[in-house]
Amino acid sequence: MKEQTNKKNYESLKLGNQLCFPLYACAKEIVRQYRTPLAVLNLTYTQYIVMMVLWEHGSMTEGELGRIVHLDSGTLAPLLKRLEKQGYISRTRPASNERQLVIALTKTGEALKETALSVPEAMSECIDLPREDLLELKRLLDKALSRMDSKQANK
Amino acid sequence: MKEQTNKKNYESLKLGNQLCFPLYACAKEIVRQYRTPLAVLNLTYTQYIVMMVLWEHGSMTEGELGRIVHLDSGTLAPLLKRLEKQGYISRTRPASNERQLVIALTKTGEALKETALSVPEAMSECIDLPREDLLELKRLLDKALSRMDSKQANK
DNA sequence: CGCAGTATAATTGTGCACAATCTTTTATTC
DNA sequence: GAATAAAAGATTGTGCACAATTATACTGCG
Repeated sequence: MKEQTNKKNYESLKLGNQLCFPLYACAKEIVRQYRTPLAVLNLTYTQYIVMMVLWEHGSMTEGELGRIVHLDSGTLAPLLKRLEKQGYISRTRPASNERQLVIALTKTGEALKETALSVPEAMSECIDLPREDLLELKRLLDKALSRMDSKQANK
Repeated sequence: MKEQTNKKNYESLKLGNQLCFPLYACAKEIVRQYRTPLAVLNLTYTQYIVMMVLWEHGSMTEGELGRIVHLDSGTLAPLLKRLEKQGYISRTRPASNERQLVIALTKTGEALKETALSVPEAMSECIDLPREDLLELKRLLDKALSRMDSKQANK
């Protein structure tokens, strides 16, 4: 009675049954594929998404930026310093609140937006799935992400 | 005639229109959520997927392992050394081919499989989506990944 | 046999990711 | 208005990721 059946169910530990693994592997692979088109702009993928946020919304604090791109100060602080060094952004502490760090595009950074148009174009056929699958994939991922965000928010 | 219309279409550079971003953010978030259950086993997420492959398939070379988990020697070499230090795996060069590095589970590593059953259980309700969405998401990601693999293979 | 070429990992260098901690500034409360 | 608390970033430490290079072992061919 005490003895358990030896035939345990290890199915849940098989790689093929994981949802997370293809998610993780796909994300890595696509980020890797961004490298070539982004090399032209001298940006990494993470730097690119930061630039995209600034192109779309203009200047904001590091904290606001971090909330949008899901990165904390430990990642953003050095990354933003590198972008500043490249001349794409400025980092300034407003007199109104010297704790904050306001990130703004420089002229060069703003101008880079033009060149950046080549990136989504080059990447457009990167994921080799029919258009309807791509849309469905995006829908599900956005949904999952927004639920995680709201879970994050009320803790 | 030479002058182009100033109203450029920057839609493709908005974060909300990217497929890659939610993929990237979701993957990070889920890997982050693995931390707590994996802390019990003293494993990182990447170490965990390596262990899963070994639990399922037994020993293999570093190269074979890398092909399965999509990681190269630059990542695996130090990771495997850490797993060896923890006593979960052994790293040996077979006499038949001393270039290769055969990775095998130790008794401790094999036994860890039992404890590891708690991980998928703890994670099961991590992505807050209805079951059918999860299945669809997995299907699409597996599809995308396998196409990338085959593209990789014939180059 | 000798050596050219290939296979297999290890190493190096740069950057991301994040938990934990520390620092400085602002806000609150008595 | 001084003590305390909270906010906003910076720093530190560990580990992953990957391109590029290097080191060593094997393989095949003359």
